Amino acid sequence: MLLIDLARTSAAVAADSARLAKIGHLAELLGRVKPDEAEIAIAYLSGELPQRQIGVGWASLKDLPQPRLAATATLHQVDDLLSRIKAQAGPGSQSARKTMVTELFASLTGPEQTFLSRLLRGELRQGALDGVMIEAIAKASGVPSAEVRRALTLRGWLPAVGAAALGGGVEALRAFRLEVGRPVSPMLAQSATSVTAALERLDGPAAIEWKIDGVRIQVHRSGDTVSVFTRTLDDITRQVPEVVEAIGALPSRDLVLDGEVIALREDGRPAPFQVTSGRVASRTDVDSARRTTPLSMFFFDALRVDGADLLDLPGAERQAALAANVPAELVTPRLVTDEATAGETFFADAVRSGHEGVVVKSLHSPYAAGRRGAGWIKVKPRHTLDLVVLAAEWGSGRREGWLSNLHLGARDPETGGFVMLGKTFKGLTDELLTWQTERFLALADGPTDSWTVTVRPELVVEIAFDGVQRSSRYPGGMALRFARVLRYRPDKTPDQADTVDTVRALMI
DNA sequence: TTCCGACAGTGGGGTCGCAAT
DNA sequence: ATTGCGACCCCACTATCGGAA
Repeated sequence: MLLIDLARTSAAVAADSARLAKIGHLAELLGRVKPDEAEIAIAYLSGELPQRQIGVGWASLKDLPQPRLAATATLHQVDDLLSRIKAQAGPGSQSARKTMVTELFASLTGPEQTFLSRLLRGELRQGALDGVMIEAIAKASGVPSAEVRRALTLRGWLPAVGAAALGGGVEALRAFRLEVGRPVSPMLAQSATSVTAALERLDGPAAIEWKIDGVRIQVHRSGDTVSVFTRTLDDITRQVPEVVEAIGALPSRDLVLDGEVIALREDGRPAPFQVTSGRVASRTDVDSARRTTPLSMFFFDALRVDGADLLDLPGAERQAALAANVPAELVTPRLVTDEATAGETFFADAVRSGHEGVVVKSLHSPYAAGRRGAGWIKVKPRHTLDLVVLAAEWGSGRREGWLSNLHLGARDPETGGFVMLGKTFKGLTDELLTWQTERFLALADGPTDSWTVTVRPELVVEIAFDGVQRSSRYPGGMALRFARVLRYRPDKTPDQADTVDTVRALMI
């Protein structure tokens, strides 16, 4: 199969807004792909690469060569070249990559260049990724989509699952099992504004657990071999020796656990997320990193214990297996209750202890990996500030033509000016985008370039956020975490906006 | 007919390691 | 020595489609 076939299908998928039509286009292509090309086709058309990443990003794709007129590149040719690009290493590798990318693109037509460039930048923008591809695979192979999802949960890599479905149907999919040492797709959580609201949704007693502000880990143990994976199934075993040792010391020699790893301060309170993140990312001198910033771990689920797969069991039973096989100090603190007041108290305690909040979990739901099922619901406290819009950036994609991304400032009583604390594009409806674009253009004042419009600091906007972090990027030395717009405050003037001192007091 | 679950898109701040400058 | 880049860690929110109710 040729790359142009995929490029054409992708363009057709993008052109139709109806999901069923997208599924139709994708299924049609999957119907004519050869078995040995299926993984590549599924990966590309769901926005992924068989190589996962190849060290090429937007900067390497800035100026592409002239396109050719004849489309001849096959999927295998492109895939081989991407593998060779990925394999470059050491001094000179970056320019070697760039040369190879240029050569590759010089052999492609315009539509192929557009498709591959978007794919490599991780911006396919065809309105179809894994979720739609699952349905397309189901349609093309005549298999229920639930079977595809189940296999994806266990295998964690859709191209492999899709190729199996196309080649061997339901039987091939049912052959996928939880394999110790190979990560499964992690279960994710929805969110609610309060424990009370979360409990109402679950109806009946539920487990409420601390939400630890660290890095998600999935730990596999088979005999003496321990492997640790992140939420995106990256292998970080070498970076977290504490986890390897702790798991290696347990009596059970066959385990798959789900949990969180975090750096705690000496007083036992959590270090800022930045500290944990930096520690987990450290690869070159793990020993010294470990001495200065030791990691602790909290497990909250057991997917396999001593030969028994637990994914399909109710939450309460998996929890019992966890408690029976992992010492209490390694288990996330939890409370089982159906009383809202008890739950809210537990939540308040978690937050007072420095944690992110809680996750409310159904006692009945299976480990529904990869789907944001209603089984887990996270609850976090929300801070708000009234800040001033300093500038706005033009949006892209469906936000093209709208001023989208806001620069936010807090009032500085010392100077009478404003100190930028970060940006946000979240929480804006199309109506609000239209309104603010018009308003900002009327307020435009100061340096303006092709993507930023500076405005007179006159608009006050109420911003929700999760916390204040240390920042080397912004002049105040702090930045908001997960900032989003709640509403504009036309009733407020900039001199009534919150001050940098208020923000500083919130920094941990 | 209305409601709501699932998905994709649109970007946010931070860190590390490496190659280039 | 510093900077730019890629890859990841954490993520919230709205619009939309289409099946469920």
